[in-house]
Amino acid sequence: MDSTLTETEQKILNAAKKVFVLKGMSGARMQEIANEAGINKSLLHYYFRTKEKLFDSVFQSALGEFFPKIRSYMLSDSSLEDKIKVFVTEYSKVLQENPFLPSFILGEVNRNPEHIISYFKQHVGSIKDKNIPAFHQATKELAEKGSSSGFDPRNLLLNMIGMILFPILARPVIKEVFFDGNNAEFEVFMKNRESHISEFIINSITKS
Amino acid sequence: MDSTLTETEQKILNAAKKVFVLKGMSGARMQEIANEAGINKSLLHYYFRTKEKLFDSVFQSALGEFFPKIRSYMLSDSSLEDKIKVFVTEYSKVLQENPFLPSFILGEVNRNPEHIISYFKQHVGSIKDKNIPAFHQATKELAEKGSSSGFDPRNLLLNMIGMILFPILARPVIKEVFFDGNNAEFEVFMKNRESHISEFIINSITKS
DNA sequence: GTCTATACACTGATAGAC
DNA sequence: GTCTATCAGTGTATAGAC
Repeated sequence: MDSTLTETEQKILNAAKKVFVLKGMSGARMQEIANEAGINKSLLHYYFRTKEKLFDSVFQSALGEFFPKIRSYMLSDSSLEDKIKVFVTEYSKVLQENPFLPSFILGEVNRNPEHIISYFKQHVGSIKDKNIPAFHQATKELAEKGSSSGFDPRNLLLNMIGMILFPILARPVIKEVFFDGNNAEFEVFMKNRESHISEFIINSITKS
Repeated sequence: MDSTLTETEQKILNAAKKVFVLKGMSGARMQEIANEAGINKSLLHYYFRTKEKLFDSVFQSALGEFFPKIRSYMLSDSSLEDKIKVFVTEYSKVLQENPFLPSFILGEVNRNPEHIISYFKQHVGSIKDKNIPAFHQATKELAEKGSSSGFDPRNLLLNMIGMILFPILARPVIKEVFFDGNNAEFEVFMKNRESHISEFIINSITKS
C-alpha cells in the first residue's frame, strides 16, 4: 500500500473493487469501472496499464482486509473463551460489512491459486508461526482444565470460520430455503446466530 | 432431466460443466467447450441456442448434485448422532469428488440469486417442509435426554455444512497457510477432520 | 494528466452447403 | 445433424491532441 495515492487512483481502486467483486475478473468491464469512477476509460490504462494489473491491485487489497485482522485477534493474551467470542463477533462484523468479498476471494483463489500463495509469501509467512502456537497453547490450557479432547487447533479455527462464513456465502440460498425469502427473519436469525456459534464451540470444547 | 439425451448432447453438457465450473459464466468460451467436447462450435448453438441457455442447463444439473442428497440423509429415521455421522461422511465424499463445484455454485448464486430461487420453486419447496421437521424432532429428542441447549436446528445444519465446506472452498489457502503447500499432509488432515467434525458437533450437542 | 478517436483481437451467433 | 465461412458486436489497449 503506497500512501502516495492520487485521488484519481483511489477513485479507480474503489470503483474497480466494486465491479470486480460483483462481476469477477472476466465479467468486469473496463468501461463499467470507468463509469463507476466517473472518469475516462483511458485513464484506467494510464494508471494501471492493463486490466490484469488493476485486478491484482484490487485482489491484494481485498485479501488485506481479512487476514491481518484474524492475526490480531489470535495474538491477544485473553482466555480462549474470550478469544473465541471476540473472533466470532469481529469476524462476523467484517463479513457482514462486505458480504460479497468472501465469495469473490474464494472464487478467484480457486481459479488462480498462485495469487494467494504469492500473497502469503509476501505478507504473512506468519500465521503458522504466530497464530497457531498462540492458539495451540490456549487450547492445551483448556484441555487440561476440562477433560476436553485435545484436537488439532487448526480444526478449531476452520470450524469457527466455516460456521461464520457459510451462511454469508450462501445467503441467497439460505434466505430462500429457510425463510422463504423473508429478509427480516433472516437478519434476526443471523444476529442471534453469532452468540449461538460461540456457545456451540465453547460447549463442545469444555465438554466434561 | 430428459432421459432422451443424444450422445452429443451429453458430451456437450459434460464439457460445458467442466469449463463453466472452472472459468465461470463470463470466463468460459464457447470455443473451449466445443474443443473439450470434440465437436464444432456451431453444434453448441444448434443444441442449446445460446451460451446462457447452455449455462442454465449446466447450473441446474450442478445444483441437483447437492440438494437431493442432503434431503435423503435428513429423512432417514436413525438417531441424530448417526444422522450427523452419515451426513458428514457422505457430504464430504460428494464435495471431495467435485472440489470445484461449491465455489462455482456459490459464486454464481451470489451473482444471480434468481437462479437458485427458481430452482427451489421448481424442485424443492420441500426442504423446509420435510428436512427441518425431521431434524427438529431429532434435536428435541436429544435435548430432552441430555440437558442440551434447545437451539434452532437450522443452526445445526448450517454449522455442519460450514465446517465441512469451508476447507474445501479455501483449499489452496489452507494448504498453503497450514501446511506450507504440502499436499500429503493436507489430505491426511482432511481425512481425520471428518471424524473430528462429527465428534465436535456431538460433543457440543450432548453437553451435560 | 485527461480526453477523443481508433486500431486490433476475440467472441457469440447465424447462414448455408453437404 | 454436422461442418465452413462469415458477420456484427464488444472489449482491451494505444496514439495523439490538448
